Amino acid sequence: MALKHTILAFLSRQSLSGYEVAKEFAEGFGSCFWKASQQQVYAELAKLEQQGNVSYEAIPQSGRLDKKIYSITDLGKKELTEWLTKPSEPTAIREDLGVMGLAGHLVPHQVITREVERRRQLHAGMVVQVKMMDEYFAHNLESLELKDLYMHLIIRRAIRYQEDWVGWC
Amino acid sequence: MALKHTILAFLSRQSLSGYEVAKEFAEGFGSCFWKASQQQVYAELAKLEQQGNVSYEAIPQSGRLDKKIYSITDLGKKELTEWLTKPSEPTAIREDLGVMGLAGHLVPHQVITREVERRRQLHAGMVVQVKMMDEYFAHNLESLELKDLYMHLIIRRAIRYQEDWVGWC
DNA sequence: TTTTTGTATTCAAATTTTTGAATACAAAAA
DNA sequence: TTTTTGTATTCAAAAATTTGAATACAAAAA
Repeated sequence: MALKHTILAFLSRQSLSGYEVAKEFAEGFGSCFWKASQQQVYAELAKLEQQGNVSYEAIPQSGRLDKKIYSITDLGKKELTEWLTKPSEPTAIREDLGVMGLAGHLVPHQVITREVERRRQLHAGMVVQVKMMDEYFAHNLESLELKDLYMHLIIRRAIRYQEDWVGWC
Repeated sequence: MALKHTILAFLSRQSLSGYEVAKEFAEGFGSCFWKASQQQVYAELAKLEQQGNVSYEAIPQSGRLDKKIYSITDLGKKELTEWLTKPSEPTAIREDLGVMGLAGHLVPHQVITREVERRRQLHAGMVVQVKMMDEYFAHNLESLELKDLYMHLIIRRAIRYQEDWVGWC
């Protein structure tokens, strides 16, 4: 499972609080290639901390619980790079719409075409959204530092993915 | 979760034993849009039977446990069609290779390019495989019955998906 | 003839993910 | 000024998925 490694990968780019990591998953890049709930993030960060893969600096907040800024440790980097050198397996697609097609013959075809049209619009919206994420990178291609060049390449993957949905729909 | 509905969808096309359903997931169409282990399949079939969504005919096997041929019931069809009319949500992509890109800056770029090349070959192979699944449907487009036309359309989705991977790689 | 592969089902445990919630304060909007 | 939204963390339970295994026979391959 890559939740652990996704979080480590985020932290390899910059130090973040649990809340910020969760936000990455909800809105930022995370939403393109991995998904996790806030609770999962906090639990995983606690585990990573116990394992010594990350460390945190507690920042006192007036009254409430401390805010914790997590950073990746050398051990964490080692764990991450070891994972990076292992071959990846294509993830199984789990897509309701595909399954619906399999049973499409049971309902009037309008049910399916309406749903496909709805999905087309949805993915078209996502294309716009992901392209916005890419805007900075695409406009500064020449001057990007390495980690942002990689970011650009994977955001392009996400763009293609959404565009391909639109195309098929 | 659509495991339940994926199994019902398989059975809406034809009656199958648990073993055959599991095989669908492992090799057949199932592998394109959903994934489940044998244990999951048997457990889910038992649950569906309890709920009255499927029924089975036990076929005695010499010596060993009965083989059970499952069929979808009217209740199961109703459950399935109700699900079909509900809007689907795009599934979150969970893709290791995307995550790897995020941390690519930590390793020599050859590590990443080698992996991407490996994946390209892998997906190219999958394109061939899925196209083979589509062969019958694509060659008999004019004379397909409705359920096979739907099958063709979703297999085409799977082909595009794999081709898009190749393209990006 | 022995071994491997394929058919066929079931049990159990561990891990992961989802769902629902509680707490607490600051800042912005109504 | 009250309500909503955003920041920030934690707990608990339910559901789903993965992992590892046992059982049993037929057919094909070595």
